[in-house]
Amino acid sequence: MASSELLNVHPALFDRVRLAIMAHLSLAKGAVDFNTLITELDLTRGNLSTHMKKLEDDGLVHIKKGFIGRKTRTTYSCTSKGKKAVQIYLSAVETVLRSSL
Amino acid sequence: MASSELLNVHPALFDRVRLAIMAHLSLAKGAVDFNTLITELDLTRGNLSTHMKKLEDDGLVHIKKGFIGRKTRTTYSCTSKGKKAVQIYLSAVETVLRSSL
DNA sequence: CACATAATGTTTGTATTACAAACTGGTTTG
DNA sequence: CAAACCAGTTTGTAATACAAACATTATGTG
Repeated sequence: MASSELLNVHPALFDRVRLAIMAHLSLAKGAVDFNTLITELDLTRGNLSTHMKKLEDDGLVHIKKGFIGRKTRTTYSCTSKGKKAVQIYLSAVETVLRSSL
Repeated sequence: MASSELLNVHPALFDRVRLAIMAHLSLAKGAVDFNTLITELDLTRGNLSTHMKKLEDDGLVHIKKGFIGRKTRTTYSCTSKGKKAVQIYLSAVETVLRSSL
């Protein structure tokens, strides 16, 4: 059955915010930093922090902590596993829903 | 920003099971009954019941209770609002993710 | 008829979790 | 040096996905 395709999708992507994050990171050329994501996606720091932790635990993003001057700076990038997950998500959704137009 | 498109998507669709349900109902010609959904989507009765209640509360599906012989029979169909929600979901996901290939 | 078994949903209890408020550790400014 | 600020993290809470238990009616079976 077609809808079983959805079972192949990484569970972490079934969340509005995390999907938006992954989309943003997929689109970006390089890494994206914490504050950029906050402002672009209109999130609180706490919310973003926990989502990123989950995404990192699942291996979908890579967190890099560095310094700009003497201030800390955390940036995130999409892992290859993350990119793959996004592609699987998209194709699953399309095959499941496309035919229902 | 592109990812804000996701904000237009009905929140109820950001759940694996409910998305599968809506996909199934969108695809179906007519109405689909309780047990069909159970077996096709591999759900428990309790789980399906609560999801359907939520989808009905949100006006995405229509519940019809009738009889087959003397047994009760509940069938579900996708409302026009539901169909629209599915379309919005699909197009939002595509515009957000398509460019990131 | 009486009593078990089954079929069809619903209500409930629980474990997970998305979110923001409060907190932490460091930096800059007055 | 204190006060405000910046960059995240931890924690408390409210929402919720799920299955187990329950309710109701139907169908066998002695």
